[in-house]
Amino acid sequence: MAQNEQTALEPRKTPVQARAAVTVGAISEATIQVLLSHGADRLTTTRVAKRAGVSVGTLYQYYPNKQSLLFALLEDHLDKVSAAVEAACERARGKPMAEMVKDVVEAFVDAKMARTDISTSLYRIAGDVGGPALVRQTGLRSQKALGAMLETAPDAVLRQEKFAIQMVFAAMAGASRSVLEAGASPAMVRNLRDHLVLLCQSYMAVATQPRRLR
Amino acid sequence: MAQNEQTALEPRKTPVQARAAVTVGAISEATIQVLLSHGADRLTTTRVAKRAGVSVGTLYQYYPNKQSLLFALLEDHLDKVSAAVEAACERARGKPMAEMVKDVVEAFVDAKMARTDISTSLYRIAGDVGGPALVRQTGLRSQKALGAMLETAPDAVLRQEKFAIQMVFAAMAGASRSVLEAGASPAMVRNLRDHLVLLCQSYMAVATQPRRLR
Amino acid sequence: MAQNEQTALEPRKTPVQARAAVTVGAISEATIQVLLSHGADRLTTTRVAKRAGVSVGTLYQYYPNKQSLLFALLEDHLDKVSAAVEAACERARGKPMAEMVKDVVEAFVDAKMARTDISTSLYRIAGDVGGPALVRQTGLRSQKALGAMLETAPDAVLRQEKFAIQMVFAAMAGASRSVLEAGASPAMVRNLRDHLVLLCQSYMAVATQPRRLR
Amino acid sequence: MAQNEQTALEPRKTPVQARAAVTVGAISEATIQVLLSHGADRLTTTRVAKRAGVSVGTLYQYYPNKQSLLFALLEDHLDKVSAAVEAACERARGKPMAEMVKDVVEAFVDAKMARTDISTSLYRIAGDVGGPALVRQTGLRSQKALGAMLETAPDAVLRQEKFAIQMVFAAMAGASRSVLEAGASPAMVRNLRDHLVLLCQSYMAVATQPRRLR
DNA sequence: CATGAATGAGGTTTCATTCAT
DNA sequence: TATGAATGAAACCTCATTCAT
Repeated sequence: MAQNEQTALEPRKTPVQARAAVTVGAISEATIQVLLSHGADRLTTTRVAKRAGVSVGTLYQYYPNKQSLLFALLEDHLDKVSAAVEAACERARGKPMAEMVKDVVEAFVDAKMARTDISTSLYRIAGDVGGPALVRQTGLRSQKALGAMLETAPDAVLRQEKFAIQMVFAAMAGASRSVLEAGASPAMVRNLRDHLVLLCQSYMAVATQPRRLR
Repeated sequence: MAQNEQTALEPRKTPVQARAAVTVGAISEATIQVLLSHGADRLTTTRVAKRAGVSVGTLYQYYPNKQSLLFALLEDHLDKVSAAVEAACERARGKPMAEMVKDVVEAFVDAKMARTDISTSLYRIAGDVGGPALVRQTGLRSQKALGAMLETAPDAVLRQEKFAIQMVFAAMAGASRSVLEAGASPAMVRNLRDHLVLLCQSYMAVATQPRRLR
Repeated sequence: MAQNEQTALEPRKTPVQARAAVTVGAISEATIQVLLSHGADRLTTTRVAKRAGVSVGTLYQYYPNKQSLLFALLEDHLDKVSAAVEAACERARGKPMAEMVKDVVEAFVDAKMARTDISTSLYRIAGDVGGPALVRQTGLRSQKALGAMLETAPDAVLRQEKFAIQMVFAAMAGASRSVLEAGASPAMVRNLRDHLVLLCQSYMAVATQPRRLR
Repeated sequence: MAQNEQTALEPRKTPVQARAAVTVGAISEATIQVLLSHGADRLTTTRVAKRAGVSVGTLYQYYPNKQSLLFALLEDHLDKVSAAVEAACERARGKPMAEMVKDVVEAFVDAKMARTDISTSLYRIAGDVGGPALVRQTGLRSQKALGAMLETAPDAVLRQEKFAIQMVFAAMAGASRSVLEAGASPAMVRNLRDHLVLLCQSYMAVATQPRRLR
């Protein structure tokens, strides 16, 4: 059952032909636009298909059902953000704590704000069944990477590691959401980037203790 | 138009007879339960009515439509939290910055976590039309109170006040949400309370400068 | 069954007390207003009651159901018009044909236009089940009176009497309706009165033959 | 606003495939049958769909709402009658007044009585919102054609032209309605045809004056 | 008698999904 | 493969009517 549900949310086929890739892209893009212009509960498969310039039938060639369409969108976005965080963590290994934090926070904000329309529209559906679970799961991926990176900090060690990391991550996500839902003008985004670095750095500073030399 | 929309979300009548007050309470409670057990998109007015032990017709005596039912719930919750924050701000006037922050953060967490079931269920609907707007609007109410309180801090003054406050508030909201969606065990809630105080205090410390004596 | 239906459309009680008469009057008046302002299918018993300043329960004290309320209104109006026609017929007995027609047509128009709001609003419900039947039935009453009067005309005798009378009556009704639905300004009503006399007189002239003296 | 209302009553899509055209026809026919057998207020979209042998969903593919379904029927019928009158007016140009009137009246009656079931059933809905307006508007179209034709009469000229024409048209409509609601047997229809000609001719005779030669 | 809260059958409409063309 | 007409379950909401207070 759980297996079935999972399978039911996977895209039906991988687009091998060029035309198919274009179609899938158009459908994704159309979904976002409909989400933004009509809202989650007035998003219909027919409307998405029309916006994408294809027929409903075609949409169902690529997605087994409506849920999977939305799910794919959410998953794709979360994946991108998570990947950006992981990459930043990889690159920052061994740096001093403050720098680590700066790099990761900036990577997060940049990834999240790359397409504010997508980020904003996805909040409309993230409350659905399966949404929170996926968000949490992908969040854990990032938090794991954060943890691994922080282990390599030469100057400090985290107390209550797991929870502190959850706090940092939640603060980043919460602040970004707040800015996005307030309109996310470029100026606000710049401000967010800077203040979030400050916020995380200062919290990290009080949540760590100096690493004792061996 | 905006006026109409607003009106359409207002409760339809205020219960005058004792019987009616009981009914309204039962409907609210049933809504939360259905939200938790079935999710937002499987919440139907019929199901809510049945759970509340009344007929659909009765539900529609008090709420002009489904939206207004959910809206009322959200509004009530946000109001309570906002009121708690405002009260804390009032009480903390004139205290040192760190104490202020502690009081307010704890008031926020306590109000938000008073009924974790309600808080959690409301995330399911906050993405709907009107939801984000209400959340933002009520958030601004709290932020205003925060600002007024911080003006009275004897030891420090905030730089970039508006934005810093928005950050603090967003961090509180984001962290609480994260904990709620992860299950919100009593232990986690305690942790959240403590760490959120730390996080906000440390951020405030770097976002302020000493108040210059006259 | 037919008996039951009939009974079900009769007002429930005759108002003997003064207060009751006032209430019934208010309900009737409210019905007309709601009919005019909201249309037939948005006329609800609750709305009528509210407009009348009483509760639904009270409305149901005087009318067993919604149909009977509308029916009573229609019946009352048709009765008045019919009575006016009958009275005119009575008074015109023995007059020359042209005068007869003039008197009756004017009586009809005056009765029909006494309250244009009522007349207009009733077209909204006359299409309902039972409506056409009542209209036809009351029409026949008038036509009977017309026939009896015309028998006494000293100067002419009608050929194909029944049908000719039906034609005259239908023309009166049709023309009045047309004017009412076009707004029924006082000027139009005056015009209607005059032209309808002409129309009926001229038709009567060609539909009759001189009465042969014995 | 008026534009919106108008649009809301327009059919939703034009059938392109052959199958679709059949479907639309079946729905129209079913509507008439339900109107006749159940009456206007027991006409439900489900019932119509079932009678037409399609699903409700299909009905809503072609009509955006119930009103538009009824409206389309009414419009179609009125259009046909109006077109018949206009054509007759065109053909009768230049003929003597009495012949003109005869031709037009007969054209009107023939068109109106071509399908007595449709004509009768439509009285059930003509009282609805939009109905009277459409009736009046289409009536004006016919009256315009009548006016243009009468200008070409070689033997007579109309006094108070506009109103006289309205009277004639209202008489035709009223008499036809009367006959239809009384059952409209073929014999009655024949009688109506003849008497309506007489009635209109005689009225025209008194409402005109001889055309003065130049 | 009056009130108005409660009822619930039933109507309208939507929309995810299928399948013949 | 693409299309879009057809489906019908299921949601929302109304409103005539009843009955305890």
